[in-house]
Amino acid sequence: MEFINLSEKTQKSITSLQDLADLAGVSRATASRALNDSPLLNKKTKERLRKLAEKHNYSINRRASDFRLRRTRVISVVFMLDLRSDQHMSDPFFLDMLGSIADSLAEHDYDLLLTHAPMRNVLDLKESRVMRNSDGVIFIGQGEQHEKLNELAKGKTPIVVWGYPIAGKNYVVVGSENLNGGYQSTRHLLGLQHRKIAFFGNTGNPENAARHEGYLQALSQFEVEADADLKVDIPFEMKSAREAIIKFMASKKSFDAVVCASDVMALASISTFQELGLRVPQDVAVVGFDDIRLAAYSNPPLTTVRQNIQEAGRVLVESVLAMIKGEDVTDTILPSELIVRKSSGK
Amino acid sequence: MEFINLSEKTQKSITSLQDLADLAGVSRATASRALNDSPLLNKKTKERLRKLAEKHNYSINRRASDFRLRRTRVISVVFMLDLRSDQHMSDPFFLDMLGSIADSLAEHDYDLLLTHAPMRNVLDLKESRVMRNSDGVIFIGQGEQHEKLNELAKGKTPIVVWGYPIAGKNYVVVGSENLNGGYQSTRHLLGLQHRKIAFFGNTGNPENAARHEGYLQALSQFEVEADADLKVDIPFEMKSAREAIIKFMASKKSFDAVVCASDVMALASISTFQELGLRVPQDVAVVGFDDIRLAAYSNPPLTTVRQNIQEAGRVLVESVLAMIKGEDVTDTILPSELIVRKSSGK
DNA sequence: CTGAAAGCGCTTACAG
DNA sequence: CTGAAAGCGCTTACAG
Repeated sequence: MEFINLSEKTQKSITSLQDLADLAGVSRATASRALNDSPLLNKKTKERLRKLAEKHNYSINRRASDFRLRRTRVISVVFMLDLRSDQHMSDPFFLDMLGSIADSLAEHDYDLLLTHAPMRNVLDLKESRVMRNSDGVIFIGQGEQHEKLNELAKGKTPIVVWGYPIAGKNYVVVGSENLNGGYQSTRHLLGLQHRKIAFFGNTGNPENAARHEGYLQALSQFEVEADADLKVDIPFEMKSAREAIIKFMASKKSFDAVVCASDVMALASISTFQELGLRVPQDVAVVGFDDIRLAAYSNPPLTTVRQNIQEAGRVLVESVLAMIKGEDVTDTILPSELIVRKSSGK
Repeated sequence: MEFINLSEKTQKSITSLQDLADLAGVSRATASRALNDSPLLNKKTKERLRKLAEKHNYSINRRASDFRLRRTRVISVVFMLDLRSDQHMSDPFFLDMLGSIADSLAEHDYDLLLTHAPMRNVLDLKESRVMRNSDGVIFIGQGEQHEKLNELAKGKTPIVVWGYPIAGKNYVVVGSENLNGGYQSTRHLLGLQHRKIAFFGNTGNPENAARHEGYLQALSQFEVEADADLKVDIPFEMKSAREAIIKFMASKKSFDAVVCASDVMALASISTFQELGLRVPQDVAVVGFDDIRLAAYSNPPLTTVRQNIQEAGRVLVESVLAMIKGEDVTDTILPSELIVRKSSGK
């Protein structure tokens, strides 16, 4: 013998506006207006429908709504991992940036679509899902693809780029004070009496180029002649960085300090120097760039230029969203700040 | 006088199946079947429509298609950053995991929706966009929310969890050999004649608990009695870890080696020990867990237990996708491997 | 093999 | 203030 629980059978759950409208004895249109808080609607009707929706744990199907309104509520985030500079996404700087962007997007009720692929050519994205299925795109880094970003920016999908405001660009940029950062750290080393200061980094990357420019300005201010042999093309990624550093060391070029284009590079440098028997900072002073969380806990703790990543993520998000709304958006350059720890000496 | 370029005006672009169908003189249904490679359709018609679509740079609107088919082609990834263990998303382990998941999803043409919020209670996700707007969810870590994950798993949205296969769970787990990892690293230290080995980590987290269990097994195998004072509750996050370590050191408890629950924790330990005048490995040997990229470049380089993150991401993705297809999916435990470097001694 | 028609779950201009 | 109707861009059971 079986008991059939009829009440359960008949208690169908509300899965669409139509269900809700039926239950309330109104039209779909009215239900829609109620949940969207339309000013057209009578307060009482509105309240009644909202209570009913809440009671049945119903909320508007966002995808249907977005589809109808021809928007996606999705922002793509693209990491420009170009193969030459070889900066890996596992660089903690990227994760912090991603976390910060994710937080800001969540606040605005947007989704984050993560695209993580080595980009030989960003123009490949032109007709891709990244551009077509998101309302806007945030690029992290320009790599060496400035021209192509310019081309991409001509499309209808707004793009914002974390990087350096290259002359002639027609996309919106958010970035740090790179030149000033390079200047501050170099001046700090000069103030500590270092004169043979190397620059580690690939200046094909516009941000690095600006950091290098700051380095040159500080040198010239102290009337130290820049030595071309001390400008060393070191990739971002640890393993390749290590190889490049060893190769440089083999040249027996004398130097007493290094300005690095990133913290990860600085950590790789310190580790490589120590392995080769050099003490940091006594034999070589090292300064990084980024101030990743780990920087304070390396051995020795890293002197570096702090980028305000929290603020960066917030501004990147607010910039794309403003562009989506059709507002005029200008570049933002965030202040960077020298953080002195032990790797640069006393 | 104005010239109006009529040809430009009339050359309207193809933005929907209807446009394509009109142009080809067939029905929308046929166009749909052609681009979806339906076996129903005549090869010639199919070929003709595909060429036409390609010529006009048209491809099916994925969102409309997904909407119609009531699927999202989105997998959510949720980081279980619970407040107690305080593991920050900037832990490089997480980013590597995320990158690996992103790669695998991309291969399967799925989107990754990133959710990054401290989770007091995963049940809050139950009716949220995370569950409703994705075809499946990957949780990274269980935190201390095993029961709640069990509850969540009852819903219609498939979930897969990176963590430890707790008895009585009814969700699918992918994880590393945690017990064996803890066992290997402890046995390694015991083999180096260490006898006062501390365990750093919060064992409220099931993975840590398993690592700790492996630690206990190794001790007992060497007939070393476990000292409760050497089981130290250290959080994952660097700054709080440092504070907890300093507090532990203040207790003046004697120890000669440490097994840490993560590499970041191990790096924080090394840095704190050195600051307090202890040498690693001479005064204290240190072993980590994860083998993040940085581990090989710390000073000294870190002995650690490697988790196969690439494989982990792949299996996590394949497991959710299989569940979405309705297949039966079982747990996967990936091998972990001790990597000996200098932080543990010779 | 191909098409007409219904419908996924919404929103909004239009009419009343 | 509310509703009937059209339509966002697709897919597929049904009919031919």
